[in-house]
Amino acid sequence: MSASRTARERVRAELIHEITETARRHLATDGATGLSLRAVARELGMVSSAIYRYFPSRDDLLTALITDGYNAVGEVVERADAECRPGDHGARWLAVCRAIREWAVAHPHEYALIYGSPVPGYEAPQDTVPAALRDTIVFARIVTEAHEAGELDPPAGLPPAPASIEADLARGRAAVTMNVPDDVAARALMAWAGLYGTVSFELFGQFETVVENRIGYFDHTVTTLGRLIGFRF
Amino acid sequence: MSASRTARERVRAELIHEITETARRHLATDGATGLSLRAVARELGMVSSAIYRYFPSRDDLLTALITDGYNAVGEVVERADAECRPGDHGARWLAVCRAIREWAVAHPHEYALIYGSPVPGYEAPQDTVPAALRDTIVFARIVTEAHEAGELDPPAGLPPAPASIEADLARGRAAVTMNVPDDVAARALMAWAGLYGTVSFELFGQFETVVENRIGYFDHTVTTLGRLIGFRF
DNA sequence: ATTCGTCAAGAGCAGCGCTCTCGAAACAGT
DNA sequence: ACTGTTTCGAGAGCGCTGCTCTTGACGAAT
Repeated sequence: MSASRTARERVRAELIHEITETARRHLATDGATGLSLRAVARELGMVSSAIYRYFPSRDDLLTALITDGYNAVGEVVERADAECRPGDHGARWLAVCRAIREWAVAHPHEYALIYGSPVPGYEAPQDTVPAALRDTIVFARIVTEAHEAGELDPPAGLPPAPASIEADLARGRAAVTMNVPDDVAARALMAWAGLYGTVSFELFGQFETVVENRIGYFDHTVTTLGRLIGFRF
Repeated sequence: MSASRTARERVRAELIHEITETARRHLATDGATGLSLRAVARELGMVSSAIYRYFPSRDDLLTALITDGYNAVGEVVERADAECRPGDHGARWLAVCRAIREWAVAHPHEYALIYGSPVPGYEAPQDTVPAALRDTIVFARIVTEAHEAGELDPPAGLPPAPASIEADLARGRAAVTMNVPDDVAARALMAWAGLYGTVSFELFGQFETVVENRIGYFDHTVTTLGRLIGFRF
């Protein structure tokens, strides 16, 4: 615990940071499949085997990038929410949705890495979970606060949440501390999946040659999804 | 154009079929990134360079698998729709949604290949488009017929489609021959994205440790999305 | 019977992830 | 200040990948 020991650990931390930073740049240009340990090492002026002192495998490097990606979108979402008037829940929902889409459009390969198809043998390490929940927690807070303020006013005629998914909804609410009735929680979960489904469709080319006014269509979609939850606009 | 020439062409077509078939099996077990030309060749008892007589590159093989995947889900959807009573549009929507999910769960890697993040330098070849539209056309037909039968009864209080996306909706309707008003088309497009967003969330692990009753949650979701379009259940 | 197109095979290139060994440097304890 | 230990980068090397090029054999058409 002496100063000298922390000196070595500090240069180690710095090198880890440099590696992930370089890897993230490569990821942004070449995508996850094109990320090469050797190329990263080459750019850093070291030999490929040296990387293994810091990341035991290529997948571990990818895991680090995944965690960073979740944190990046989480931070963007948190800031977008913070910039809104707390009482205007509809505006907060809209701001959060737009922030996610804008980050995804700006970082398509990172988005694909965390919300696309799992890359290798797809065993998501458990330590990515907290970072993965950051955006969801913001979202849950908006819904909870809107509900507690009595501002949620969903359209009539939608089916109620069936009893068979009560346990799931309870588990989901507990994970993100969302204190709302089952019906609200179910619709919130749906809107959440719909939001990411829309972003993924746009980024992964499913809207190609169809939707051109991406922002206009996206805004209309998330407004409708927001109405589904019960936000007023 | 003699018989002998077609004989040669026939063995060629058979070999192409064998290659794609073997490749699909490898894809199903190892995923797209694990698909190796050399492994396919090895299993077929030929040398790797021989494959290049039939597929000019690995990406071309993947493209063939993508087209096959689109056709597979298209066929499943068409059959699911055909087995319903034509007048029961809500049941048809539900059947189509369930068919898509079941196919995706049964063929996760193929689903990831066509609806997940684009694999390489992601330039979707234009000749996959017709196959990609097969399921969408079925879906559009259900919506159109329900609308023409006056059976669509969407919840009140949802925002109307803004004028800014009129052109996009017109283009989308033309692509799949869906003759309905803008509001209906917009909501149908949203439900469509929401459906695939839900399936992707389940397959790509976003529901991990949260939703366990996958079928129950999925049914509730697509029922709600169906209500959004205006189907009655 | 000869010509010509098609094909499988083999060698080979550059790149990849990953492992192992080795010598140098930085650390810790005396 | 001198040990012994740990940490680290470099290098060689293994087996794999996609892909190219050349060679020789076979079959169909002239």
